Amino acid sequence: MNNAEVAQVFEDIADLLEIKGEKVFKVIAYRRGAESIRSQGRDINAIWKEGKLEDIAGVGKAIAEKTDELLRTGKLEYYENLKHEIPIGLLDMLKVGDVGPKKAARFWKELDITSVEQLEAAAKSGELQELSGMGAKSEARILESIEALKRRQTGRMSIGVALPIAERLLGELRQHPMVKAAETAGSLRRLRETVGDLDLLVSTDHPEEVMQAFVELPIVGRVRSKGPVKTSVELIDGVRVQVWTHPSERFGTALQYATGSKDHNVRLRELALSMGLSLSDQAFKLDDGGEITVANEAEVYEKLGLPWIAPEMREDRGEIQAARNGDLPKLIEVKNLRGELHAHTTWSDGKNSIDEMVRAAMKEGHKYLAITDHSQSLGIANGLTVKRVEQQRKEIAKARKGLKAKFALLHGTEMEILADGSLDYADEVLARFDLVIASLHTSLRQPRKQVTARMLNAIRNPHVDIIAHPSGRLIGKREPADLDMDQILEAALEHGVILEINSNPERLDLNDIYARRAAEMGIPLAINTDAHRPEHLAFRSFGVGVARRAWVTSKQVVNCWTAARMQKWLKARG
DNA sequence: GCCGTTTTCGGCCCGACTGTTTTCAGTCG
Repeated sequence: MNNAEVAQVFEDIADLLEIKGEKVFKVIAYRRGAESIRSQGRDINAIWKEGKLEDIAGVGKAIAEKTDELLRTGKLEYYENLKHEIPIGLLDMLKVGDVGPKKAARFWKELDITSVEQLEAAAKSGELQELSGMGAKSEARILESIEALKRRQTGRMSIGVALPIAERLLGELRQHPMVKAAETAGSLRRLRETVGDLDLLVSTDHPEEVMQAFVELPIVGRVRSKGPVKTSVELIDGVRVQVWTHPSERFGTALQYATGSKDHNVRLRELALSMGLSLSDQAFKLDDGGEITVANEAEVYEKLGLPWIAPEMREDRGEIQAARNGDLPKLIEVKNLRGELHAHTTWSDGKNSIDEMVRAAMKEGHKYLAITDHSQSLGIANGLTVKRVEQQRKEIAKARKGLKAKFALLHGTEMEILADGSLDYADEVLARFDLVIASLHTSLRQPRKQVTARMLNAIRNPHVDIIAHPSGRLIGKREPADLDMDQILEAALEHGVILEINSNPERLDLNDIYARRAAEMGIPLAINTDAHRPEHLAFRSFGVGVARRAWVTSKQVVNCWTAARMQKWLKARG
């Protein structure tokens, strides 16, 4: 079992215990343990073999023992017993809005409902409102929520989809005369790879008017709840949006609160309490009943004796401790990037010519660009035969002549790692490229040993400079290859191979967890867009988001090097 | 169930909105 699978078991246990009515802190402990296991940059199996399970934050004796049983036998008796006791279909019911553990338990015990389908039927027949405490409105809300759940399908959307929608809504809000400021919050502001709902925060002294104007926007489909402080809607395409209002003098605590993550906020409040302060979205409350309002988010941290912590780091992954110790890294920024090392043209499956991509890269502010079209085996993408590589080399040489001295154009390739582990070009062909990227596009579902061996073979080839989108995942569409990442990272470090953070919001690969581990190990990283057209070059902000979530500084990213340093490094590698 | 710059026991973050139960529980974030 991998980290995600183990984490899922503990998340299910948390849900089941909650339905059972178990103490809430026990439930929270399982959730925290699950999240912690999920966000380890290392294979849980490796940690287990070293006997270091209890070193994981949030994993104590009980969860360690259960993890041990899971990894040893593939099963967990405690979990099986729970599932025997409580129908597993109730977990799906928790995904329905307005249905939590208490209601799910009652529907099951009092009406024998154990699935979303049965819940829908009961709501339609008016059965639900016969329960005490349930009325016609509650029943109608549940029906609406089931409909919404069907529309939503996957539940979370890519940050690449979410951010443009949020920007559009912010634009609308900022046009309102009574709005002083409007910002993103929640996982959107933390630049998580996927976003469940959009959290927006508005500074205003006229909350009722602003909320009214917001729910009247044509893009809003359904109002889930509406108050002056908090309003929750669903857009016509099913995207859920939550808007909070606060007066400007409380905007600092409000923005901090709404940005989360929940776990980060819990830690921060614990720290506040230890200093005799109670922190909420409203203010710091003092023991004597007084309060301190904060307009600026940085001041919230300042009051707690901390430097401001970038939103991307607020995941309770050690950032508060680092802040206390003065060890926060100076995170990379988009403006630190000097070049793009992964781009396609019409020579393979790109949509634009070499010249057009060069102009686009210059416009983006880059000082260098590597053209890295696909290799011969990727027929579907019009991969280049050795003969066409030579033709392309001539065109690139020609393009260089038209360039100002300040811009470097590199001739690279994105070479296939074939299903049998061999590489798509012979070494003497690879030697003539300025830059060689190797990547997996096919046979991603091979067993762990096989697919890992393919990748290791590529890393060990002296001509390979970068491994692109290592896992091959497409968020929400295709699972990552079952790579032994511990081995991959070790090999990359040993052979000085760069690992890519692919900035395409569908990929974001390496993800934040492995990027952090790679950076900690000292493996050089590249932030590339894999652009197939000029507009894609702007994806780099998403890649930088992943890097920032991974605590990465500009020193650890090769795209921050000057063109001269990059060329020197590549030449030295051969 | 986890954890320790108050603690190895006794805590564990805080508030808005909704529906319905005349005083609050449930859900959500």
